[in-house]
Amino acid sequence: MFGSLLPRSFYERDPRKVARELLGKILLRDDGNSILAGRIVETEAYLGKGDLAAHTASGLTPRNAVLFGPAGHAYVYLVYGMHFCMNISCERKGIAGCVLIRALEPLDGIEEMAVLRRVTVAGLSDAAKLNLLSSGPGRLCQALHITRDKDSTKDLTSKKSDLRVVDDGLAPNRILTSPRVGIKRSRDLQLRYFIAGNRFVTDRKL
DNA sequence: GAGGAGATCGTCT
DNA sequence: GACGATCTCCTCT
Repeated sequence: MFGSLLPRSFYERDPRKVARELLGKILLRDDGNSILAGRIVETEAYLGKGDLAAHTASGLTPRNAVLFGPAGHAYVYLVYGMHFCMNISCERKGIAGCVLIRALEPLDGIEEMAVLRRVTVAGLSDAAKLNLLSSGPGRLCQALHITRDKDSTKDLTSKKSDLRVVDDGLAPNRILTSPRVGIKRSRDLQLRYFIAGNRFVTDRKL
């Protein structure tokens, strides 16, 4: 109903290409009872080689093993002890690389997202409320109920998966790049991608 | 609107 | 034992 499922071959490429082309695609949580969906408007690429900010910079560990496995799998981890971040593994098996999903434009299941996010309505405009739902890696995980225990290592290219990425054919008009947000190492790399002018892109000083 | 502080825990050194 | 790919709340302007 939202479009065609992205195949594994889509992810078996350089994370920079995948990050750019994921913009405009739809991240879907479909557990059979309800559907939560958002359009991807902001991503970051993390490379296998020469990228000190990547979790794989110091090699294979039990935590990051999924990033060395087949492409198209979810890598969910906890940051700052309280927020989850969701990545999708890229490249072929044995080569590390991933794309971090940083922001979504809410499309469907908005009321349930608001409940999951515990967005309080008092004193906020509808536009402001929507913005609080899924603008930011921690926020979108909460809005789509993505957790490490439940979703990490999940295959996003499987029709049976309750977490998938689909393509409805809508391509973004203009894509911009910038340095990535919140990292100290490899800051010089322009690996953040976002849809120009989209109001759900996280608004941070860079 | 901007800026600072605190929350909180898995992972690696 | 230190620290991090963040968010929220509070204060000040």
